[in-house]
Amino acid sequence: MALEHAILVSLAERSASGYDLARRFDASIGHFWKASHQQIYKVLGRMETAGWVTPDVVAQDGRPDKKVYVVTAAGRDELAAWTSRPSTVEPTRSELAVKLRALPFGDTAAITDDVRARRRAHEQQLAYYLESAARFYPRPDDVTADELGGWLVLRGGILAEQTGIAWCDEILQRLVPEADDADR
Amino acid sequence: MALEHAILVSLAERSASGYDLARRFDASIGHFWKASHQQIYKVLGRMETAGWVTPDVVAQDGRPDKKVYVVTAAGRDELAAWTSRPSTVEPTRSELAVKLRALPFGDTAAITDDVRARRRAHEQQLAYYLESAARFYPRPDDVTADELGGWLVLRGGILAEQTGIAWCDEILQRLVPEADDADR
DNA sequence: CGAGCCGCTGCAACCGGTTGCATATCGGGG
DNA sequence: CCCCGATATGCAACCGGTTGCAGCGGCTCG
Repeated sequence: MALEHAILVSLAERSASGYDLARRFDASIGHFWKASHQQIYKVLGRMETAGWVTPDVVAQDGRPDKKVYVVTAAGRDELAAWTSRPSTVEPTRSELAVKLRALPFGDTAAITDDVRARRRAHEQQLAYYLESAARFYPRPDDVTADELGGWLVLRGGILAEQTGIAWCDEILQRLVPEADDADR
Repeated sequence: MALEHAILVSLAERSASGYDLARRFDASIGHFWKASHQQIYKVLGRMETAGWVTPDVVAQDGRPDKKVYVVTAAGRDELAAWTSRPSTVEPTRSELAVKLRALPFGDTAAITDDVRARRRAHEQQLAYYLESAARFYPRPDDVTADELGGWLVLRGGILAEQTGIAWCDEILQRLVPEADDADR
């Protein structure tokens, strides 16, 4: 129920085509709300019908035409109204948690490898976030009102990845107690 | 693709009816993998067809009959095989993150209230987890092999809730800088 | 005595999202 | 020369999950 609003936010920041949005979702907002390009096109269609956005067909030479979507007044109203509605806490879904409960019935070595892989993934993501933070918000205390949201979202990502790593470390300490940190 | 395995784990720990499973999901595993009773019944049907579980109809007096599902050998094989397959990292979905990006287009006061509500929810969940930890794992260093998974999952929950609270606090510090902690 | 909840199972409709495929043009590399 | 990748949009089938509803016996509370 919220992809509409994620797209609305993204378009409110800057008008874009479905293709642009898909790439933007790959790069920034998408870290906190994934969407495939098919889904984006589908939702854009619905949003156009609802009158939240209007397409602006732009001809390009050497490239296919594109439909640049612009947020309408009704779209901005909806966006503001949405921010005023309380959000529902999204249910956590951790396949790793289920796997941990499956320890007595499965392959401990394989699960350990899985935890290591997850730890690496968390570390990569954390590195990416930290780099983004350094690049876009070099002085966090001085962020403008417009930047504040992006900064806070990034902080959330950083905290979450750090926690993910910490959890993996706790798990690995129990599953391979003899290993030192370098081994993990 | 993993509710099957969550149910398999739960049934491997102890055979149960669909109704029992639904309540169990409300209480423990469900904190990390939600499922409604309708979904559970549907999946149990599929699992029975696949031969992973077999129903054992138990007549009860004063209550409707119940179908107690028991994991078959094939079910245990599948469970073990699943633990050996690498897990896919579930995409994060944070409506709050989207809302933070919507700050320039929305109602800051309403968003602030939302963050406060989330903080309370995280605190409640944390309190619940801490209580569970104290009750079921009073001596974490002495957990048995069978208990280890449950303990580690609980640790993950505790870490996640603490992080959620920390994030909310960072956000509130920026949104209501003049407020002290008691006010939040 | 009736209302309403608890235990217990299930169907049907819908809906958001994924997977796979189609199409068209342009430029670059094997 | 042909294939591939980038740009750009979109349909169709499927699938997991939610919402809403239904049935039925027994218990308790007013």
